[in-house]
Amino acid sequence: MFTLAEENYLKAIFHLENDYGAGVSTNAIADKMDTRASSVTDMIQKLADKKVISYQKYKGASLTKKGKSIAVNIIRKHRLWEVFLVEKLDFQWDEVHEIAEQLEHIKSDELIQRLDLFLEYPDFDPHGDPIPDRNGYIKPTEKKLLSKLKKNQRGICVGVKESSATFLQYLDTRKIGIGSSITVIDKEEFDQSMTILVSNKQFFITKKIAENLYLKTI
Amino acid sequence: MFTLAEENYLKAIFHLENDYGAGVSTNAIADKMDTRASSVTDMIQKLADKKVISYQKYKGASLTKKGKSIAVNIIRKHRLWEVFLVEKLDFQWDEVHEIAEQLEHIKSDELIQRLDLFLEYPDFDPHGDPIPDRNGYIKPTEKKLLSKLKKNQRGICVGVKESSATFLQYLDTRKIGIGSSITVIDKEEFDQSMTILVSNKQFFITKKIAENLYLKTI
DNA sequence: TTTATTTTTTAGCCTTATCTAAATTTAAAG
DNA sequence: CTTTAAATTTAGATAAGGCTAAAAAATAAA
Repeated sequence: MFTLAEENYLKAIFHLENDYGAGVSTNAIADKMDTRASSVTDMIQKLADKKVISYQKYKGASLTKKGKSIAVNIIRKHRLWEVFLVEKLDFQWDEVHEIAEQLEHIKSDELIQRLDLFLEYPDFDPHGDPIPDRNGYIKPTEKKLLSKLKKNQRGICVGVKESSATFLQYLDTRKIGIGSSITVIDKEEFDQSMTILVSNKQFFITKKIAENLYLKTI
Repeated sequence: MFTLAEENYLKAIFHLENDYGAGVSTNAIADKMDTRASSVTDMIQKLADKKVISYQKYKGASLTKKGKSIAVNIIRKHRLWEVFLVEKLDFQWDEVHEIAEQLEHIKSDELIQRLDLFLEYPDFDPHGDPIPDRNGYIKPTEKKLLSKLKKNQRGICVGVKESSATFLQYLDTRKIGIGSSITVIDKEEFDQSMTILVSNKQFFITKKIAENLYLKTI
């Protein structure tokens, strides 16, 4: 059995490996978890002892098969609870992350199986992230960052990369959400800012925004 | 903010005060929490510092107003989650306690308010225990232990005192549940055992069973 | 290829929540 | 009213998870 802290480390390492490739640095973990490098060193040694990561001093950490399976299960729980909060309890998509961070650590396989059934086996969470199935399988989805699109290209928003409340609220005020059709009207070479069209309105967005919106191009 | 351990102590003290009157002993707490008296002494000193219990050395502990309010809120959460598990996720009444023990510590007032609404403001949990309202008010219910009834008296089962899986499964096999009509056919002076009638079947039950079933007499 | 800088690890300390063993206080019994 | 027993508290340890400061290793720069 794994502690809360251990579970959170595994989750962080999983996300970091996903985003930046295998072998994550001590500092990257410390950064993500808002803790100190020395604390990370301690914990990854413990996790290596438990065979959930492979780790050599000074060489960074990688999840083992077992570690990845634990991490994916936590992510599955997190995303299922988010669906529950939005679909059943009528929370907004920017309000659910913190609560799901707590709920994801509840230990009961039966609970999650029944919750999954109750929610009718959803494929995506409210932010467009795929929900791993019971075996940890994550259906691959072809999605592209808005920032990769060129002038005049078009797509449907299928997810957000960052899901902080501030970013999601920014999107809300512009009526951008999962399912929105987005067209790149213009793109500035200099700073990668864009003018986009969303439901007949034009918006100016910075590079940072474009790098946090996932589209499915049409 | 209170830690998991602190919350569990407050809950235990609340239940003990409820069952045996104000001022609970160190040993009683240790017993209930399956820990050592010395650990209890440490913790109740911490809780006293935080003004959630009043405590004098060697004299036992009592919840303050603040401590009681925290305890009742945890119990409210526990019972609401139990209703959710049984009503929405189709768990059996003997399967929900352990999961609710975890869920009761999730911190979000908004969550509980919305859960309460989603469940349509239930008054009782699956074991017949009353659910405190948002202000901590517990509706007083007139219920009586089956063991207090005399020969030929009758009542409707409205709750169970103990809610361990083994006891609940014992009741299940005899088709005794919330709502069951129970009549005392005979009562043995010597050992307080009883013969009872439940849906046209007679059962022999020990004192211990009778002391864990709450009835509303008619 | 040395030197400087950054990254990572080690060493030592703190807090929370436990424990055992010993000491102390209260309650019970003779 | 002592003595014994039971209950409670104190003292000292331990394990988890975190921190700071210093040491060591790896990387980058000169």
